[in-house]
Amino acid sequence: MKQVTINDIAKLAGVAKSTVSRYLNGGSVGQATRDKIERVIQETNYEPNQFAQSLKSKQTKMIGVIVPRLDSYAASRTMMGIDERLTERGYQMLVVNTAQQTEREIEQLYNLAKQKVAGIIWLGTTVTERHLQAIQDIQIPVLLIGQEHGHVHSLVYPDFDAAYALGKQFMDWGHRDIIYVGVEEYDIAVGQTRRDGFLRAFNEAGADVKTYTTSFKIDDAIPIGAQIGHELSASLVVCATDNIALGVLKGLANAGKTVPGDISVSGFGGYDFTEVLHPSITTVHLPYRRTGSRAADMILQLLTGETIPMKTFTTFELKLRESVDILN
Amino acid sequence: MKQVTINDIAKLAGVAKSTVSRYLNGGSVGQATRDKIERVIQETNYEPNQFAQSLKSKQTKMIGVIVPRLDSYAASRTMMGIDERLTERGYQMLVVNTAQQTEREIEQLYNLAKQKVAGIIWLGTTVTERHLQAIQDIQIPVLLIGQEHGHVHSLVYPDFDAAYALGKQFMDWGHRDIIYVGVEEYDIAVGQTRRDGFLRAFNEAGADVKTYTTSFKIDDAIPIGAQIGHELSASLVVCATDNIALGVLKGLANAGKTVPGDISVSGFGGYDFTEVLHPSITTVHLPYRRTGSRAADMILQLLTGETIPMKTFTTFELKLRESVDILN
DNA sequence: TTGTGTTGCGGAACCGGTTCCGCAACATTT
DNA sequence: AAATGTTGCGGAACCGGTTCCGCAACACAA
Repeated sequence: MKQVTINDIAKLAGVAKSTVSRYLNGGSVGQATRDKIERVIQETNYEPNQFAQSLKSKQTKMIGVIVPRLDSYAASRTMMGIDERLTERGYQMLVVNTAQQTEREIEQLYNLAKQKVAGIIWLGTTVTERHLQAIQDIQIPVLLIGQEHGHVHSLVYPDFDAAYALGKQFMDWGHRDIIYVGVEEYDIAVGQTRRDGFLRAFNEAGADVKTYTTSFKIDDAIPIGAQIGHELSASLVVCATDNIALGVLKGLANAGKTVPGDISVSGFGGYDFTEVLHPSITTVHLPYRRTGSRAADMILQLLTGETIPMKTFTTFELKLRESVDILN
Repeated sequence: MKQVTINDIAKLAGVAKSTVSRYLNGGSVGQATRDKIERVIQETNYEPNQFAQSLKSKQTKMIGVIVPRLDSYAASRTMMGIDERLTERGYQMLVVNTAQQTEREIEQLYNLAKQKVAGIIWLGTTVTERHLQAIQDIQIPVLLIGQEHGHVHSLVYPDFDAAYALGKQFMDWGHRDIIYVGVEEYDIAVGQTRRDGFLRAFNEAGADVKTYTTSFKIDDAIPIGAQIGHELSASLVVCATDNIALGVLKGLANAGKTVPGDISVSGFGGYDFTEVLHPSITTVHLPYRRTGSRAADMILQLLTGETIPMKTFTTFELKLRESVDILN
């Protein structure tokens, strides 16, 4: 099981190692030599040492992926998509987790650079000056997923449009007393853009909106659901994420209210199992996995120097289900 | 932003690069020289090139993690735990996905070896001769999570005991007509051990058991739930996983049955949100995240040559909730 | 004073590749 | 036939570290 090296190959084939290297990297090598080298490589199962390669060439076949958490539905689906495509193209995915700390995003940007990844896909929440600085410093292509910024190539979910479309649907169905349960604004896409899409739809229809703010965690939304259940001052609770919807539903159930009988609830994001719950939950499906694949494609394009648009939108799909009642 | 190298440090400090290397790796260096080198390193922000290091030392600070899927709840929670601990200890996690193909597990074992990871954590489903061969070939510590095998260090969930305990509880509650919905046997831990634990409890109480087999996917369990709903020939449906329980619940709801009014249902595995569903689902909670951390600890121990038990069990916790009725 | 250890440090080889340079052999043009 | 390109290939330097070896300086025991 000892490493076979390029020297061994050279010796066995009776050529110089530079020739072997050229053979491997597609330089000019005569047919006869080519055959000899090929045979020897076959026989010995030779595989170049990646460290030696990277040492000189200062490049790897790795794409770094920075994720805020490893156990979110969105992140893991996206990673699946990325990994699939990257593997196809002979690249590897190196996942690093930031545990939702902005500071660590920046740290990891530099860290991945140190590891000479060829490119970086970043599932971001906020883009600060220091992020931009880091991206500029490291001189490596970066693709941002889920947030947008004028200076970084980004692949974003159509949060505004999707929220607007869903909100409009609710208006068409006659809902006018709305409670919106959102998240903090530091997550631009979810905390601001998504909310603004909804509000636009609501405002256009002249609906009455009350707003709550919570975290991304199910548990934090339960008391809000309970409170809403006791007051019952709206016909529909619009939640910024499926997790929040889950929590609100629980809170409502705890308060003895039924959905959609007493009140309607909608989510956003498209957990698979929202469909199999009872009642099934109205939500917006975002194509995480496919977005991952596209991201992989795009970062590889950036590597080869192709120009791609600074900002690309993904699609969305409304999932209109049982949890929201049609009033008219 | 040019790389600072050990040569630069040596030159600036007026010493030989071997001395700098010794300084970095804790060799014998005099106090005066030590100070000089330290100052220069501070000033230049020097960071050793990892490829150059690995080239000679044939080692990295990476632990490979082989997972069957990136988007399973269990896998992502486990990865979180692994990553946390590894990061603390100055190691990095390199995740590779096998998309549930046994063949790729073996491939990845060799592949990770090629990349000179220091150790491998393997979330396995089946252990074959070829796996063992690979593990032996690569000469790298491997820790198996979730399955067991006499020849591989493993960290396993107490599937049998947990299933037995839960089954026993159901018996105590007076359930005697049981339907067990399991998965294929190729996944030893879930398909066999877990099932056997349940069956043992059921048999001891002389209960009547009918068995179905399905996949790990929610959708495949829905028709089974529907069928059960129409026949209604049991008081309790025991599912091998939470996903299956979700599907069965949907099928039952489609058939117009209520849980636990018409029939009880239990899951296994402990999705977080099983608690917030309505009804909340009785299940077994497995400590995925903590298992990940422990796995990280264990693999690091193996690296330092410590001996650890070949087989370690994790804990479990019964979550007795609304979806299973107490008959007596 | 001489002999015997230590300790600190420099020099050089080495890890396994890539790349630059130059030469020889052969083909093509003038 | 001489001049000029090509093409194929070997030699050597280089990437940035680690490690072996040996020498000099110093301390201490004999």
